[in-house]
Amino acid sequence: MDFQNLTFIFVFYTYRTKYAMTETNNQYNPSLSVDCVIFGFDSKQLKILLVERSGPYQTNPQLKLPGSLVLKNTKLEVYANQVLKELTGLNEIYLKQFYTFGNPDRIKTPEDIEWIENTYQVTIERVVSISYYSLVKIDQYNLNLSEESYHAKWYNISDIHELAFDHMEIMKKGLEALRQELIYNPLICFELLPEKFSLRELQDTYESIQGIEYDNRNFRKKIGKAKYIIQLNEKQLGVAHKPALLYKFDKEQYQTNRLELIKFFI
Amino acid sequence: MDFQNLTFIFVFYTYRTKYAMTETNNQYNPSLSVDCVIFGFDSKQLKILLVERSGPYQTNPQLKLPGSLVLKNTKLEVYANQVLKELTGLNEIYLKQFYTFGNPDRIKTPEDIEWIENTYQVTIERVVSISYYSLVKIDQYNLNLSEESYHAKWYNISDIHELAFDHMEIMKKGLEALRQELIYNPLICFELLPEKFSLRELQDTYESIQGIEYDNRNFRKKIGKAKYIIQLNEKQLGVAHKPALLYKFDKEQYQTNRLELIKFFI
DNA sequence: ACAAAAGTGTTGTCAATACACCCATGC
DNA sequence: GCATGGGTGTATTGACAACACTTTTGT
Repeated sequence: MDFQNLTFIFVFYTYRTKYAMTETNNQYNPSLSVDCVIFGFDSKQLKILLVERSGPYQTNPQLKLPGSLVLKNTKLEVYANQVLKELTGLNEIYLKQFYTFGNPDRIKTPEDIEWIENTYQVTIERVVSISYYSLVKIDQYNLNLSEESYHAKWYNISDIHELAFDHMEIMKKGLEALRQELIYNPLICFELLPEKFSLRELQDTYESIQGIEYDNRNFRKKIGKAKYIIQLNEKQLGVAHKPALLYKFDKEQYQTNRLELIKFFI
Repeated sequence: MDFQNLTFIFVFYTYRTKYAMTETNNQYNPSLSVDCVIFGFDSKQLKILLVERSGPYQTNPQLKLPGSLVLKNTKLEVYANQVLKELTGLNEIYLKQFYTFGNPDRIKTPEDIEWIENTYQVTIERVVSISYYSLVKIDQYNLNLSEESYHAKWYNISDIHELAFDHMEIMKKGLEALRQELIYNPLICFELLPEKFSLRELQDTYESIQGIEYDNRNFRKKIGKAKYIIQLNEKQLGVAHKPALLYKFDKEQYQTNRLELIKFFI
């Protein structure tokens, strides 16, 4: 392909859409976006879901957090849920607003600005990102649909060193917020685990979120005290070692014992 | 004064400014506001600083949180600091973003919409409020300047039952966030207290934020362990009872002992 | 039999709680 | 001298951290 030519097409495209925008009553608010740090856990490592930023003029396709400018007159939470629904096919996922990023220069490279303006057909000045994190059970569904349309894929947190826009900063702050919340709210572990899980998986969840290791015996002592973690009469199958007992989470117990738990896992 | 006449003037005024807005390049972003829940402590009760929403057409002057639409190309934190500077005369106040309120219908009454549009000379659709709380020492300055221009006054938290817009909700969430932070970060007490304070004042600060009472002896035992709280060779003066010893806060000690403190005051 | 992970107990230290009386000062 | 809030000690309980070996399964 002829590179001179490609450049020309690109510039033309950019100007066309900018022009179109000023004439129409665009449905996107050019100042507001919602971005989602979607955490998942595959019984080994903490992962996040990223999408590819794509377009005809892109020199470096780059990874970004799933998110979007918000439609006028749509609730932010509802919109964040839509993003999740499209990517994961799931409704009613755990969703928590953790921070809003609004520096005027957070989107500053010409490539970044053009990508947004072309994608949404708006002229932007400052885009404020209201950021949410959410928790999903990786095993519970497949990403086939969204892999086709958005190239959404899970990445190990430790492998991510660069993201488009300021999404690296957003991801880091989201992880911090998750760590903070886990201290108060053990509930969130069960959003990441399958229905039936072993205590080792639960411990791995804690460890991969907090980035530290817990003493195995002390951890189990604590779990033993939590009335909302129920032992089942089932064991792991097909493992090449002593199979672990499986447990489930009892939401009713959890609700009634909520108060005693606040100080629980520090 | 003739009420018919007043109404007419009001309507005219509203339309004029709306028209003006579409023609000019207004400096305010009509989608973004910053609101501040400014906490203060007068050695007895937790208070917040409120301003009067005023205008020529107001039937019920109402109290609101200090805040404003943000100027295009101004950092949110910088803008929140400006609001504080204008009201309190102080720079470098403790400031923390705690939540963003963005429901499309959070500003819905005609009076609310008109007040904003007239005050800032913009047409609004949805206004997202990025909300901060801040902590100031009430004794350390006077509010004379801002009392004149904004009618800013301190109100006891327990006396506030109604605020303009959705500011009651914002205030409640700000108080919750403050309570949460106090658990991790005893530092914030010292943002509310004068340089020299008694242990009773420190305990009152905790109690008025958390809304619960602490056992006086146990509280002092904890303080005794905190190396960053320094006893002075001074006593209260002019009190009609045994005068309390005064203490100060040692910021250097605090920084170095930061890690051991994370679990401190639960 | 071996590899691999599951599962189990004890001890010492320290923090959290509950609880009631004397002390120093101003008036 | 009395009213007011400041200031102190002890005993119990329970949580937390440190630490290493045996058990059960698949291959």
